Amino acid sequence: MQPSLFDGENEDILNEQTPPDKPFDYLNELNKVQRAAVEQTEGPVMIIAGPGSGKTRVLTYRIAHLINLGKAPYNLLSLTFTNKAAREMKERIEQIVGGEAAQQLWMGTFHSIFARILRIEAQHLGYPTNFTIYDTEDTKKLIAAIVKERGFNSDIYKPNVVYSRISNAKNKMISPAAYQTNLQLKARDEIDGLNRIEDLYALYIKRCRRAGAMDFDDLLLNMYYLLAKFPEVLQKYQHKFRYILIDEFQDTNFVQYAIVKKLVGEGRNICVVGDDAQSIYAFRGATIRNILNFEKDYPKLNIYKLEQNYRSTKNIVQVANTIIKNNKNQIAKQIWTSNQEGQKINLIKAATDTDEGKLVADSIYETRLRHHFKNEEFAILYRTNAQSRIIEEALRRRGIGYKVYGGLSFFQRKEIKDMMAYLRLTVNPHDEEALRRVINYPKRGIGKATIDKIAITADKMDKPIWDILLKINGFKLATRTKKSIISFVNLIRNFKQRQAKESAYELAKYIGRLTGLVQELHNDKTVEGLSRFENLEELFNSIKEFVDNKVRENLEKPNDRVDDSLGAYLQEVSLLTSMDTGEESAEQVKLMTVHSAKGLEFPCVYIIGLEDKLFPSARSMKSVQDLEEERRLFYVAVTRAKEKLVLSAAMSRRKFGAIQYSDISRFVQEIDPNYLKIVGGKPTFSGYKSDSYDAFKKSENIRNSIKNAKNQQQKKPIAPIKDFKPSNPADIQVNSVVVHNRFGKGTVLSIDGRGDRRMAIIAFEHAGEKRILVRYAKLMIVG
DNA sequence: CCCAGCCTGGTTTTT
DNA sequence: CCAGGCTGGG
Repeated sequence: MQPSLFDGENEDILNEQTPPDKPFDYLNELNKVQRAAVEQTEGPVMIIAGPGSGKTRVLTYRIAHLINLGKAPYNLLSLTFTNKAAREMKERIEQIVGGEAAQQLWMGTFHSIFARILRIEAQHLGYPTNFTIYDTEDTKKLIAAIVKERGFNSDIYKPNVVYSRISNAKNKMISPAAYQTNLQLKARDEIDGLNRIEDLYALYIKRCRRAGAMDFDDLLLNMYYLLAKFPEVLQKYQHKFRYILIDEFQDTNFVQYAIVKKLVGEGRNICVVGDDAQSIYAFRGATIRNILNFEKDYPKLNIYKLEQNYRSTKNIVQVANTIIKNNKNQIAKQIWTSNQEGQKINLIKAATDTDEGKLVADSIYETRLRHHFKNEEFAILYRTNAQSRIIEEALRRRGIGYKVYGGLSFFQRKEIKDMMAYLRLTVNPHDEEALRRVINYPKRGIGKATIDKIAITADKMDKPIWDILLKINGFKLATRTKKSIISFVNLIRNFKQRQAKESAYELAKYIGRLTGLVQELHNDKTVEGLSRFENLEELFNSIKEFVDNKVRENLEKPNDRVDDSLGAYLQEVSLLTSMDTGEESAEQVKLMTVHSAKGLEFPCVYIIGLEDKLFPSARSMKSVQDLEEERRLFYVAVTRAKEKLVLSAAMSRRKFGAIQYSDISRFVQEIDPNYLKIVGGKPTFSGYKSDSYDAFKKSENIRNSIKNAKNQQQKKPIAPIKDFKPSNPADIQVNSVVVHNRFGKGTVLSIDGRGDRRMAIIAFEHAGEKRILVRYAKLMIVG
């Protein structure tokens, strides 16, 4: 697959034998259509690329081709949707054209490339160069704060709802003023009793500006404004980006396409690659209309259709085709392959979710032995992140190594966000979400009442909170509080002064020490505290790595000024997702959502939780459009598989503590049974009880009795211990842990939950009798 | 102002 | 079931 000329131990010898001026003959690696798409470098090009059709190859070779034709790499702009896709493409291009040229390419996600440009051009828009990027959490907190300050009903104006309406408006480039006159939106808000969204929208924008902050949508919207309102800037970037490439074009939304149209300009050298059948991001504003409009906007469009699939077996390709053909709204096409027929699609129907986990783990174990696969050749895909836990347990029990991608990202952890807030504040003291987060953490006697008072003043004077803090002496507050505020302000100022002379790493270490954050976590000897401390160290390591990289780049390219400031670090890091952190794993089964599996491929794919209401999700089952998007999602999942595909469903599943019974997914039922082979479990649920189902029932009974007893006699030891066994062997490990609370010292039999507080089932003696107790507890490591 | 404990409301998918 | 918000005692 890959150009493996320089593979293996004989690298040096090969290098000597291969003259450096004889490039890798990439054109011969392509089929006819692919090659035509690569060679058509001028004018508008659209490539409709089915799954596994060599899309990435075409994109990378096209870039390599442009460079070989003498185009300067820094004149090429290549936009993707994930950092991972960008990184991988860069690596592959590097192999063909060399590192130096690859480094100069403008290649990245829409958000990161635009953030980079906006950082350079910030002053045009009245933003500071070091603007903050608000993540979703910051955004929602800000909205909640505004709703509260303005005395809106927080039961109606929920942050989630308000945010999604604002975000939708932004993605369609509807300003607050336009929002007010948009009858359709107004009508919808009216029905939901949210008729003042437009006010919140305007306020929200104002507050972001005041804080020198942009949210994810602003990175796109402001990029558009920059190009639309400043002709000289537009010209600069039109001139710079002579050739533009866009991957996953079906995922672009209205603003993104508007920006691209501006950038393309008269040169018209634009190439988009996409597949309407793989459009799975409508919920964040993506529209396949962009694909349809593209033809209208660029009449002399060259269209290439890549329909041959090189990835999967015939069976998998056929099943994929039969699934997607149920969608009415699509551009007709059929993918085909000359690959081998392969084995049938396996279908696991399990009784419960725990059974499902067990059967999947068993199947992986067996497949691995029988067909000599390695762990990393397996992927388990699911609809929601929450599904990973049960599977994890099953894999652990089977002794199969795994890695979970996605979910809560490193940078979303509390301790990391706290530290980051100090860093953000140092770079941009107007960043109010950061300020609110740490002004009283670690505790320094600036309570909620004080902050609220200052926030109201700030709002009245229409000034950033920071500016109020600077002049705190003029305000009516307790002397002690004022003192605390002044020392806080001085702390941040001190950091800011050091910014010029210290590297991001040195400064971050210094900040961690001086704020007492490191000490605070170091003092916390609980299990969670320890891992928080380790996470913080990992953050420092990542900053060090960033700085070291930049220093190296600086040495390589002494003429370019490489930005290794804290601000640059923050910008880079705030656009990372959970998919981007952590090492690539060997020997580990990969667990991720279907969404994050897009663009990837694996020899063996397990798609789990194929039940109505889960996949398709209950929310999507109401409208045809949503259901079709879910079906595309299933299509994407199925086409990740190269050799083996296993579908699985559980007839009953624990959800919010209760059991939910489901039918097997309508999507699975759409598959011709001739392609399916039912394995493991029993096809029907009635009358069938599995081991794990029994265990589950038993533990549920125990839990119920505990709950009842707890209600009757709160805070008293209850339920005799003699019959109780932890249902999960993994929990036994926590026996090395004791709990301290007001009842004394006990042994933890089982713990549940994550984060700060955990539910613990504790055994201890009371009045000479063994008892168990269910409590939230802090866990301490003994010895 | 702080903290522990209780209560309630929200759970698709992601840059 | 869980995290964050709220409350009431210190």
